[in-house]
Amino acid sequence: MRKLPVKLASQLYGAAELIAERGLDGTKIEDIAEATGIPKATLYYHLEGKNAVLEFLLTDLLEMIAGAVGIAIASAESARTRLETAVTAQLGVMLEHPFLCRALVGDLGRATRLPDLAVALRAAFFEPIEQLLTDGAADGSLRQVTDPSAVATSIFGAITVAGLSAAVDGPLKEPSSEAVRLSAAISDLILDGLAPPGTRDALES
Amino acid sequence: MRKLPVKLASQLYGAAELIAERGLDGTKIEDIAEATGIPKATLYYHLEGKNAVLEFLLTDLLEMIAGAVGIAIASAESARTRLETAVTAQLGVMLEHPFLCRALVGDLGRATRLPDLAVALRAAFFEPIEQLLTDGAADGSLRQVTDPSAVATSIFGAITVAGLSAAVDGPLKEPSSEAVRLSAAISDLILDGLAPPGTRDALES
DNA sequence: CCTATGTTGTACTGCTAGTACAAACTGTGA
DNA sequence: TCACAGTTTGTACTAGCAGTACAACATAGG
Repeated sequence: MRKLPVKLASQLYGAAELIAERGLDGTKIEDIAEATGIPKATLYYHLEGKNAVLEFLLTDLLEMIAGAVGIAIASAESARTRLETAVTAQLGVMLEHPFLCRALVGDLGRATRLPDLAVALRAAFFEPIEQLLTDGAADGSLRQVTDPSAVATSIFGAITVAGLSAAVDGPLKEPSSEAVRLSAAISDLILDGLAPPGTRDALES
Repeated sequence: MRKLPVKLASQLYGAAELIAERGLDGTKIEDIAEATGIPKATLYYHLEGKNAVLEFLLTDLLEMIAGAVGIAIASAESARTRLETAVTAQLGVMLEHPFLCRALVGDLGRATRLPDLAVALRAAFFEPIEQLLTDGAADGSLRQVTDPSAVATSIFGAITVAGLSAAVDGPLKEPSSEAVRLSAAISDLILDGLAPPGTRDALES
């Protein structure tokens, strides 16, 4: 199944919108064949089934995200700055590929049951954030938090849901500027919080 | 389909774990029949199919969450305090029902394609938060943000993903104390942010 | 021109959701 | 006790789709 010929791979993207719209179950293999122009027999020659189609598409998306985020966090800036850059990078890729995102949400359950994908998902989304949190505590550009893992999960959720929801609401005309707008809002939230200036406190009693 | 007899309704919960584990597609109606003790013919007498089983379970979960959150935000406290209470309430219900949560993630796509559920989902999760943001800006207990809708989506994402991820990681022995712990971490994040004290600034140039 | 590998149409199998229906059971009201 | 409505359940059936089998054909490298 690895080493899918490039031509087929690119045709396969034609199935993303279909899957995004109806879910994988609502999509017949025959529909995918028709939408991509790849005959059913050929699909089965290269792929192991419907799930493999989804897996191929999502692996790709996750690799794009992991790649973009990877570049963003590799700079020499402070962790705080890198966090902001990473947020923008992740949202950028997501908004650039709304159909893939919608397919991902729609079949999240299946995705998390595909072992390779679950790993890719963690690597693309969660781990970079966790790393930045650690770095930030070390270089002083981010506050030390009580429960870094819970906070990383929440940040991951904030970014991802915002991106997903933007993707679901409809493909944008200007994905990259929208990504900048959205990520500004998110960075604003996760860096400065919602408490009015001057009221900061330790929440624990 | 409305007015499912109470006895059947309670038996139906026996299917939640199954669906959480394998997804709705991986679960045969016969499996549900066996797990719940409700014969297939009876299931079809009351429900319109597999989707209706999921819809029933999730509607219930969403109503529980909407109810708990509704109570939390109805108090006379400041919006900020109510936000913290609401976070705890939502997480409390989610952690109390890990299988339902897992079923929800797993079949999120299907869920959002069930019109009633999509509405319930918004009402349970998103709208209360948006409301609190407005209230907080009015009563001065929360900062006015540039893009309230994006921020509400992000907060919703932060809470929900944290809860979902806790539910997926495994049922807890002590759901309610875990909910308190988690919601403290989230409130800490969304109220005070990650910037170290004294470095707050407007992010926009 | 021979062989590997890929491509595709066609026909088939097997599984499962959903349906049909008849027989039995339950409670209610007269 | 009976009649009736609603419910319960087993059994048998239909239909649709994923996945398989396979043969004919294409293509390219040596």
